[in-house]
Amino acid sequence: MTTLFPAHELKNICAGCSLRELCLPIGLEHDELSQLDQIIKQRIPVKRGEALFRTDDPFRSLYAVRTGFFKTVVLSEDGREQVTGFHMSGELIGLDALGGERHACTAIALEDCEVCELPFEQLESLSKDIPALTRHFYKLMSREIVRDQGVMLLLGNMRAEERLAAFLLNLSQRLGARGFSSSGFHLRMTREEIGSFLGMKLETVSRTFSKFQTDGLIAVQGKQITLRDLPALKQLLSGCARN
Amino acid sequence: MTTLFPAHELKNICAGCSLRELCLPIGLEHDELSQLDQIIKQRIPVKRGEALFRTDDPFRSLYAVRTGFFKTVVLSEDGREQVTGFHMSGELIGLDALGGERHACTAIALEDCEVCELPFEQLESLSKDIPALTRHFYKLMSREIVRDQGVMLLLGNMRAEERLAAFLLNLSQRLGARGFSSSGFHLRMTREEIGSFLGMKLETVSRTFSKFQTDGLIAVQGKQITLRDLPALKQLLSGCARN
DNA sequence: CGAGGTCTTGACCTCCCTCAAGCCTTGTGG
DNA sequence: CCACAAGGCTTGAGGGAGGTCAAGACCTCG
Repeated sequence: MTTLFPAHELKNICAGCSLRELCLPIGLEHDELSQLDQIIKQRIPVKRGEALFRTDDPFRSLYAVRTGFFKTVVLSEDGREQVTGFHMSGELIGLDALGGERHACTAIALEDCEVCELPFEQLESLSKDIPALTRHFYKLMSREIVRDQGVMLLLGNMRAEERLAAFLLNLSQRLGARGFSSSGFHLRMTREEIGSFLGMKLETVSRTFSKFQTDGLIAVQGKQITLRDLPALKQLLSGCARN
Repeated sequence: MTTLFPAHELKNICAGCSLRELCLPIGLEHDELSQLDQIIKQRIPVKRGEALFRTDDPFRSLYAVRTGFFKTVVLSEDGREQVTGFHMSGELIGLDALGGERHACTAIALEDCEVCELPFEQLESLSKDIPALTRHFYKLMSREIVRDQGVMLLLGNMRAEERLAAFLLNLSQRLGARGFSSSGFHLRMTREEIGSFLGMKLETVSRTFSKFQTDGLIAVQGKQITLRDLPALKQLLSGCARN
């Protein structure tokens, strides 16, 4: 098997990565990017069902999803799990442990994935040369906090149909931003995982999908979803408080 | 009116502040602390009902609660509010905007308060001299993310009694850590605000308080709460999944 | 091709929301 | 300092959204 590219080309990952705009949306000079390249371990494969890390694992690295789809879950004391998020290409996983000693959630691959590993210690020392990096991580973390607050609003105030509509629209928007179709997509997670994330039972998820289909809002074929009436879905959200 | 202390004494706030262990639990040298003192505006009063900042206000500073009690809220599109947290002395508010341009929530004083203001730009430049500061903010933010994930678990998995028990135990623990009584305290927030935070209606909050009282778990007199049976309250949480 | 996981649908039930009425607390102005 | 208003709290009755249990269909992957 011959190598098509010389090693130094293969090594230059961030500069050539189409996801750079998502991972590192900061104006880095070319030599700064290659500094980053030096410390990032690229394209680590993670098989479907495998954990990227688990709760209480020592925190060493952040991970950028390159291809594939992850869920993060936290476990309650009695062992039940709450899905806290779904993560697709260009998104960083592990921010909940940044600066701490141990991971606070478990990240599981929902399909065969590739990730880039960003070792935190090296990132931290690189931050001395590239101040924008620190600012960038502040921004990523605050965005994560805001996202979580949005989920709290969803869980605290919305009814089942509104939750599922919000979920579908969010997926659609994120897929669209990555150049995929925003109106038709394949769900990587089960009804149970959707339900766990949205605070409802899998039967309710299934029923609500069916109702949306009956109402002509979407088409459902197992995990294949087609959004048929975006305005109506968005409409569902405008009155998103329970009272 | 005479000044009891010379100005340079008054200025030395962090070093003499009893909350330092909570705000800045990092081993800072004395001269580092006085560098911090230079940039921190101390003891800003905020009257009950007033906003420390509002959603979309430009982000300039973090705030450390010195005395008093705050709530943070986010507003849904149609104007209903979700309480995302309650904040007491020694806790930092504004992390959801750190690194960003604008605040993502509104912080309201639930009683007359005093806060210390930490201007972000000056904090950032100070971080070049004190590397531990950056690490500290990473830690604070990741802790906030973990806290939010805990709330997601609560909202997604728990029933009314479990939510309220979790809420009371959390308050108790935080008050205890500050040297206040952990078994008897005065609620600063209304039933409606508790309900908003916990994803239930104020009537359900009230009913659940009454039930806890009937069961001998707590004593309720308006906003005055006494925890009477801590083990039983904790017991409620051990089976904290709905299924 | 068969087994196990996943999904759908139905029937029933429960928890919590809704609406309503009245009481209590707090703050303000006379 | 008292009276009253307005907000906050409690409690009851009734109903509905979604949970629970169950049965069967449908994938999908070894």
